[in-house]
Amino acid sequence: EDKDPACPPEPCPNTGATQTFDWMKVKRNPPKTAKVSEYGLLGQTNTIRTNFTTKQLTELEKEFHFNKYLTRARRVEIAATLELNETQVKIWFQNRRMKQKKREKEGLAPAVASRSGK
Amino acid sequence: YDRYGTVDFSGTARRKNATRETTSTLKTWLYEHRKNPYPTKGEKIMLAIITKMTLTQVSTWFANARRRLKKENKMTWSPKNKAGDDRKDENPREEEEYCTESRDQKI
DNA sequence: ACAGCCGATCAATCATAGCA
DNA sequence: CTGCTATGATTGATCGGCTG
Repeated sequence: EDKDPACPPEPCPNTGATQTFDWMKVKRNPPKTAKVSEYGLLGQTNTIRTNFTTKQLTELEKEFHFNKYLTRARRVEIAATLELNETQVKIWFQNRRMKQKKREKEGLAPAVASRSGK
Repeated sequence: YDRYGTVDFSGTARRKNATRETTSTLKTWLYEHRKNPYPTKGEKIMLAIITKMTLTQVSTWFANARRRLKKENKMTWSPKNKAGDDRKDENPREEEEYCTESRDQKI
């Protein structure tokens, strides 16, 4: 395993063959943030990434500071207040937790690369 | 900063493009694993050390690279130019009849 | 059975670097 | 200096796996 001694600064493999591997075919289901618009049909209200307003984000962030995990009740409450789906609130918290974890990990040991100091 | 609250504040993470050696290392790995360009965590760490990037940056690089490749569906990135030669991919190649796999539209 | 979480990834987008 | 494109980063949402 691992054979790449020289490792020239240029892969330059080009086989010309534009092969299509299966990983390239992987398509994801489009977001289905169905919310049934009050405006009735009009095409799928959303099929796209919802954009949270600054207000919503502020509230979510505030809540997150209070507790990292939500209870069903709290989630319902927040969703109603911010006019979001429970799922959206749930997902937001999950992503937020991951974000926080990543941040901690990173901002706490980035300069490990020996000293080369500068 | 705040995801586009346009709160740009002076000097916050000056995104710097990777150096040539760095991209070269990553591109080589990507090409050698083009069949399954998903480095494991361990491999990412290894690449991160070699390229002096953070694990997150390596992950991001691969995610972006993969998507780009998929989007163009043409592995012609390496040289991409420089000397003459280049583009040449006729054949829309759309065969691949819709295989059998298909989302059963559960009636 | 089953919903919620994690970890990884996707997909669309933002913002900037960098070159013609 | 200007316009445009290549590229790094962010983030709502999906996928598969695991767990209580």
